[in-house]
Amino acid sequence: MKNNKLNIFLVEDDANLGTILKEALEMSDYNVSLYKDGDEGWNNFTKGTYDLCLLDVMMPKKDGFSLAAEIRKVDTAVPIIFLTAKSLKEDKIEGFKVGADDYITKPFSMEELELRIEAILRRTNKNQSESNEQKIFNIGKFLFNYDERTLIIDGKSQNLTTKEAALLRLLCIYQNNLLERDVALKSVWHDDNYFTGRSMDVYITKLRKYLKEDEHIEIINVHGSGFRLMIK
Amino acid sequence: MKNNKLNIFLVEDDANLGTILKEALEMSDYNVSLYKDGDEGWNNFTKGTYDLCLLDVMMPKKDGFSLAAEIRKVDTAVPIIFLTAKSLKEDKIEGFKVGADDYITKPFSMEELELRIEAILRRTNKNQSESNEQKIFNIGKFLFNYDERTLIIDGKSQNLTTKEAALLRLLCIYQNNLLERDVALKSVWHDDNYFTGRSMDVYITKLRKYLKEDEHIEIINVHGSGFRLMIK
DNA sequence: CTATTTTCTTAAAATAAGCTAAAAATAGCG
DNA sequence: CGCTATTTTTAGCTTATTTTAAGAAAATAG
Repeated sequence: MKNNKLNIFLVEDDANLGTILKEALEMSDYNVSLYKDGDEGWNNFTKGTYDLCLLDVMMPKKDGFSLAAEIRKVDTAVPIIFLTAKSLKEDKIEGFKVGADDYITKPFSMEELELRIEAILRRTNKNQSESNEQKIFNIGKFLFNYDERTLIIDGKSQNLTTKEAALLRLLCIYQNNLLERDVALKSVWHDDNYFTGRSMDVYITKLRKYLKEDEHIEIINVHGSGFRLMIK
Repeated sequence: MKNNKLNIFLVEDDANLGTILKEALEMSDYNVSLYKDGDEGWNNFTKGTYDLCLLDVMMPKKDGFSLAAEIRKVDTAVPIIFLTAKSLKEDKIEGFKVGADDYITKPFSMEELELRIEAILRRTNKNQSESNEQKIFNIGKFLFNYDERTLIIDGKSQNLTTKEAALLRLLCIYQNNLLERDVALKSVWHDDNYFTGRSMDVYITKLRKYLKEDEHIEIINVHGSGFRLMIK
């Protein structure tokens, strides 16, 4: 769970299928946590953080729809794909109503499943690899140019240092969303220990000082997790 | 194209199916631009801005895959769904490779198509109407802004901490209904044990203190089950 | 009615973050 | 090289947030 692979939450009661899916997805460089029924799944869901859920519909103890409903109560965002033997219209509709992102009918090819997974992850920004090359950001009244390390407001230009710019760029990419401490530390400082953490706090203070010229912008701390650049 | 409806780019060579789809989607409050083949579609794509593409695969002049490839050259982001008569594995794979978001095989039910469209648009933040992602709540005399973590009454603004805001948001979503202890614990604390339970009790006390400025609001305990935010 | 469990409240402890200033490291230049 | 200006890190003190503890009150089961 510690590397930068994406985490898949898989719940499948057929042990054979479950194992094969897990192995195949791991071959494709995902982390997979496999649980054997809805109850076991629900008891473990919140213990980790997942980028995508793959739920069998027909399961003992708690079926896939009920499990999805429970998951949606505590996480409205995580993508959910249902696996099912039936291709009944009513079933599919039930699945989407409960907040599914996709629905795949057995038998399916592994390739199709992986393509559907990719198609969804492509949309959820989890796929950091692409699109993160933005150089110029509009933040409220500011214009921030990462390459030139300038922060311009009302014609006044403020030069930023390397670290200030790198941190601000990250905050911009995660705009209105949580930028986790360890993500920022690893990205900007390539290290994550107590002292680099304190150093980052100092930089947050500096950025706040620059940004307070626009009262609609705020760097909010999420205790124990990280920071959010809020643009109201 | 003038209102705030979402725009769908539909290319379908079967005139009957095309018209029915267009009408059905318009009934569901989408704007639909229908073109009868790949060439006509491609000539018109850049003339408008679309929130989603619905492309038939088998078409004269220019098939759906080629059209999608052309579209992807100028717009890497717009969601694409393919419509096809075949359910061949190779076809599906080709579709996803070319950057599809989904793939639906004829015959399909209109309901399923619309659900798949919604599932994709839900991810692209195009549709605002998601009750579970509500950010601003009216609680009696209070205005609670979850994003800004403020609770405002009579012009007085009280800042909330991350956990206070997260718990209050949940109570608001379940307003007048039971918010179960384990749901709250898993959602806010991502864990459910004796101590996080005690911690939540402390937060309930804090929220009660804030909310008592309006005597019509009350957080009621349901012994052994959870809490209810009552608005009289 | 009594024993047990659950909840409420306050206070203390622990951890995390904010801010400022000074020290240390680094880069640029004569 | 050695000096200076800039950037980054470290240190120390303050404040904020969250968790733990502990005793009293309320609810429930038997």
